[in-house]
Amino acid sequence: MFGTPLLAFPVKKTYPSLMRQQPNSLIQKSISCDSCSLNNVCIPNGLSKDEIDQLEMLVDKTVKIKKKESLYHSMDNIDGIYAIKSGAIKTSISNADGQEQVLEFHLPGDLLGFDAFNSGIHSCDATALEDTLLCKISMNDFDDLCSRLPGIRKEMMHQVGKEIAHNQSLLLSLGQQQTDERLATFLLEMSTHFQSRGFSGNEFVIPMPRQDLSNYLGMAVETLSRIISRMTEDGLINIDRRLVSILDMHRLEKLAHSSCEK
Amino acid sequence: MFGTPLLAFPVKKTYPSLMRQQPNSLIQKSISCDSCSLNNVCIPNGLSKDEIDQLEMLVDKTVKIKKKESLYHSMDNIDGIYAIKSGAIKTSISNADGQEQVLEFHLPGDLLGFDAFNSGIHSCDATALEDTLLCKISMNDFDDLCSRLPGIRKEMMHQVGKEIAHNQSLLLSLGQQQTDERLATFLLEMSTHFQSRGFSGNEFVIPMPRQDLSNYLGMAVETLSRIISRMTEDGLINIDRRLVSILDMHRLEKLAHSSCEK
DNA sequence: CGGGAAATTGATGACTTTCAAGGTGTGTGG
DNA sequence: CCACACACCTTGAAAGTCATCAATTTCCCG
Repeated sequence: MFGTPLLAFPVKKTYPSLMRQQPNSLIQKSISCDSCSLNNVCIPNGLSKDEIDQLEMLVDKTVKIKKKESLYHSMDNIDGIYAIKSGAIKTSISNADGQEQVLEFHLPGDLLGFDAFNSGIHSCDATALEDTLLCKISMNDFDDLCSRLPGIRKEMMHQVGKEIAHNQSLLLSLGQQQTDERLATFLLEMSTHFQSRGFSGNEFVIPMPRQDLSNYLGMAVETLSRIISRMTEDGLINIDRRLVSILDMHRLEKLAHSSCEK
Repeated sequence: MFGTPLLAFPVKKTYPSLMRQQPNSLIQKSISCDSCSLNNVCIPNGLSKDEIDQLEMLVDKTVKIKKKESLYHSMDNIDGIYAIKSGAIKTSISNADGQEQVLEFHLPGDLLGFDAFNSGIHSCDATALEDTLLCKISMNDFDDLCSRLPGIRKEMMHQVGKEIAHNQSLLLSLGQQQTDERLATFLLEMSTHFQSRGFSGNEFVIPMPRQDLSNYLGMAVETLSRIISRMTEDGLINIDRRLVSILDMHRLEKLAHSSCEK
């Protein structure tokens, strides 16, 4: 299937802790959905054994794209629904002038493609932040499953709802928070995300470069860099390249909620 | 049914043009969906005569809320789907500290309540900007219709998709545009909205106070006020209270797209 | 008609961006 | 395996944008 599976988060000697934090058990050759370590966050979540079997027959587990390549573009017809096995993908939109806004970062276990669920046409671009492996189910098959399996239909609704909720909270952040509060909010979200998947919520690796993160947070790269430096000086966090360590969760939460006297 | 129907946009002698721009034909006593002037933007859009009849039997056309009252709150169980006959409603979310972000302004013909479509629980607050009349269909009945009439199901998907698209474009605006560009973008959206409903795209009344608009656009009220003054001086627009006149559509579009040398 | 909310305007300062330069790490090719 | 080029990140200085505080005006509602 895959030649040599590419690592989601390259484990190097400079990041000794990663081996523990994000084991590459995520990145295996085409194992069955039933035994995939991500099945509790992926489509199979909540499905019966029988339903999973029906799903699995239709899944193409060999999709891969390289860093900086696109999975799909805005205005493309929807090809299928994807699940990320390893790697990371950003979705973004652009206006007529080419200004880009990153909408969301998708990590292993996340589903992708629901931005086209209603019209059949994608509303955003999906670009790989690193070499990425995915599972795919064609739109036809997915439609078919939806009509036959209520569990799948429900899961689709759930995914769309998640996307709406995410956009809403990002709007709140961009519209009402200061730059440092936005970063704090983002870090806490990432922390929660990793923790909910069994990893450390205090130390994790983020897959995106400063450029993409600053865009997502609606600020200049330099501003992001300065905030990181300041928060590091203040002992709130430590960020070495992509490795984030949260040193004072409590103060970070206060900052994210933004009102409390800082 | 309704005592004296409340006017969506009070027509006063200070706004002589409104009578032409936004006739109160929108605001009638319980007429049938079939003959409602909003049926081409409301649920009936695209439904067969028979389907509309089935729908109509289930619609409560007597819902009204007063200015500043809430239709529903975040965390409420969904009660039903609403269509605005007259008036205006804002949806917003708040964080733990009570900071609010306005997400969208809903005008006559718009549907409301889809923020709860997946979980059955509302993710945002819906508050009337003025006295508002609505049609309502209970969630049970709506579910039932969805299962029986594919047209309704499709319409629901369409509505949810619209909401996602709206949030995405607002994110782009908040994340990447300057304050004046954001206002220009908003005005153009309103212009398009009114034009698509048969009203003037150059002169229209917006239903929200400066406070809500500035919040929506992620800026201080004073900033909004200053931008309005500057754009008025520059001859781009004229805004008298809630009455917006677009004087130079072309330059406004250039501003909204934000790159072109201004 | 009066009280109060809503909107505007000015002055000031904080925050953020921009432009510029320098540093650090990575990947590739010799 | 090393060196170099390049991309990524950080830092500084200056300028610009926007928020805040305060005062005033306008308008709306009772």
